[in-house]
Amino acid sequence: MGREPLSPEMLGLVAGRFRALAEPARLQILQALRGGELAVGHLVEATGMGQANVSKHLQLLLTHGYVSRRKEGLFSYYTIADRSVFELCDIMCGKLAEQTTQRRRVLARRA
Amino acid sequence: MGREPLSPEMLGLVAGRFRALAEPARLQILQALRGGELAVGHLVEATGMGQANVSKHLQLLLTHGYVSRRKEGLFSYYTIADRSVFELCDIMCGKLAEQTTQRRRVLARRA
DNA sequence: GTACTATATGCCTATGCAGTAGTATAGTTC
DNA sequence: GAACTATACTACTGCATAGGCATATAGTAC
Repeated sequence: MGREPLSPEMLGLVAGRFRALAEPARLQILQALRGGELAVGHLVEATGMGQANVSKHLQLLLTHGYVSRRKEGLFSYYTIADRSVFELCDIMCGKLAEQTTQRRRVLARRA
Repeated sequence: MGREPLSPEMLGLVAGRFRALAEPARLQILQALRGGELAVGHLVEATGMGQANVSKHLQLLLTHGYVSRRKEGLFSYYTIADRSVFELCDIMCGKLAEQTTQRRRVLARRA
């Protein structure tokens, strides 16, 4: 969010990108792809989700540019196209850790 | 997202934090608060949303630790408690800008 | 006390979307 | 060609939640 206010249109786009990451299933897929490209079938195995479900999540991640697709014969191989997602997740995890320790401190104080 | 896979519980928490930012209305509120603390009434004015709606969004942002609240008499003043949201938004905006220029390039190539 | 104001909460409806099942498409093998 | 496989698409169900209205709560002024 830059210094000057974002246009309503821009706010919608940014919110949309956040929404794409607002699902454990999709984060799980991105995490699985961290090691390198995988076909849909591998992701189904890795996540334990249904094939249609995985395919839909991949479609969404694709349209938002988080992953890219390479078709080879019967298989579709997906790769992370935007490594900055990991940066985003790291920031989130950092804040979560902060909050957790803070809560512990509060609880400890009350005890 | 660290090197080692996150637990399912952690994925849920991270997703929850992303979800809190996955709404234009909430991004608008955060943007309005960028200049400093504001009472609910001011945010209602600034955003043009209903009071109840603003209040509910603030509640969510509060529970996720993005804002903090200071009560003074009849008023509740809200402030950004986690400046990293702006960092997150900047990353998003950067990627959006990248994608836009890429799309323009593709369109130009086709023309 | 009453009247008023600022914020929070509960109820409601509509919308969006995750997940599932079934089907369609496209490539491979024989 | 037929049979099979991997992926994508369609239709549906159920749940979460945004937004609006009305009301509750809490503080102020008189």
